[in-house]
Amino acid sequence: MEILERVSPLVEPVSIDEAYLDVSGLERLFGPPEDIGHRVKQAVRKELGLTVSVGIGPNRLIAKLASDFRKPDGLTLVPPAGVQAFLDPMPVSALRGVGQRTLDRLERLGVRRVEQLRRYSLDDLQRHFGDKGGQHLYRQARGEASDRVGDGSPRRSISKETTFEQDLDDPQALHDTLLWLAAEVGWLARHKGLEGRVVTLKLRLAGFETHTRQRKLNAPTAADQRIFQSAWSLYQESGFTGRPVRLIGIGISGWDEGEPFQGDLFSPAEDHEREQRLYATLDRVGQRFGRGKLRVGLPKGGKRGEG
DNA sequence: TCTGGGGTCCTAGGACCC
DNA sequence: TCTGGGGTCCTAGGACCC
Repeated sequence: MEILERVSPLVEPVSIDEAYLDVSGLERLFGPPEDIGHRVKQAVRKELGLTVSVGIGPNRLIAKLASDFRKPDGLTLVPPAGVQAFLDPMPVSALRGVGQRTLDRLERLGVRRVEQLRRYSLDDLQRHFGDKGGQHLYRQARGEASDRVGDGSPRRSISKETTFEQDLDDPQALHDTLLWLAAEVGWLARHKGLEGRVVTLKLRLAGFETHTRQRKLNAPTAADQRIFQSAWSLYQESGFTGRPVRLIGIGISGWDEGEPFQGDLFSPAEDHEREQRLYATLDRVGQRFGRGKLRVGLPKGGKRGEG
């Protein structure tokens, strides 16, 4: 990413090893886009010993597909006038959002290549694939997509899950697992300065049977305890207690962006601030002595926050 | 094939309100 | 008392991506 930033001020990381770059207007500095692509490849190879695939196109979709085109170590340029010719012979599975399920349904319509997809009207596609899905396919078939390279969309959720070696039905073990999952999620959220209103419990039972349960809280939180208590009650009310569990996970989401804290009527903002200070302290201790060394517990019969 | 972990987005039904 | 129609919120599940 550092190497990419030397080339363009507009870099949008997609994952640890992928990013979009806006290279428009950089000709005067570095020459045409191909030259920029080669420059990046050379720098990465020299400094890191890694190969890079580069795709250049008029928008994100075309750039991505171009980078997939010659996978290891390729560089593919698709000029605006060449978009349709590039797209038409492609299998529809190359398009974004087309997985096995959609592929099967397209197959049943006799659609295998983008060129065939393009013969369907927007109406038809929306009837088959839903409002958004249909529109997405319609636009992609024509090479239409956003050309904006932003700084990535903000994170919408934080979650942590674990798969057991063997299916687990010991309630105490599940309880303890949820306890540390809540601590992990809470810590991550606090680390990012996020507080969520929605807690999600994920369960996978035997046979890959997967369920989620979620609950909206009265007030946003990043507190281990509150996350745990929500998750635990979701589990107990899930109707799956007693069933062996393969995977269990906790997620948190639903932050209110930019709005001031809207607390629960019955636990005023001062309590929330006290709790935030408590966890800030715990996190500092945790960072110094190792996370997991110090945890918040519930005294027997006691109230939250005591003990 | 038999399945890890962390995400995003969409759909659909029901509750509730006007 | 029963009714139409529409909007929003909440929840569960699924498809998909890296």
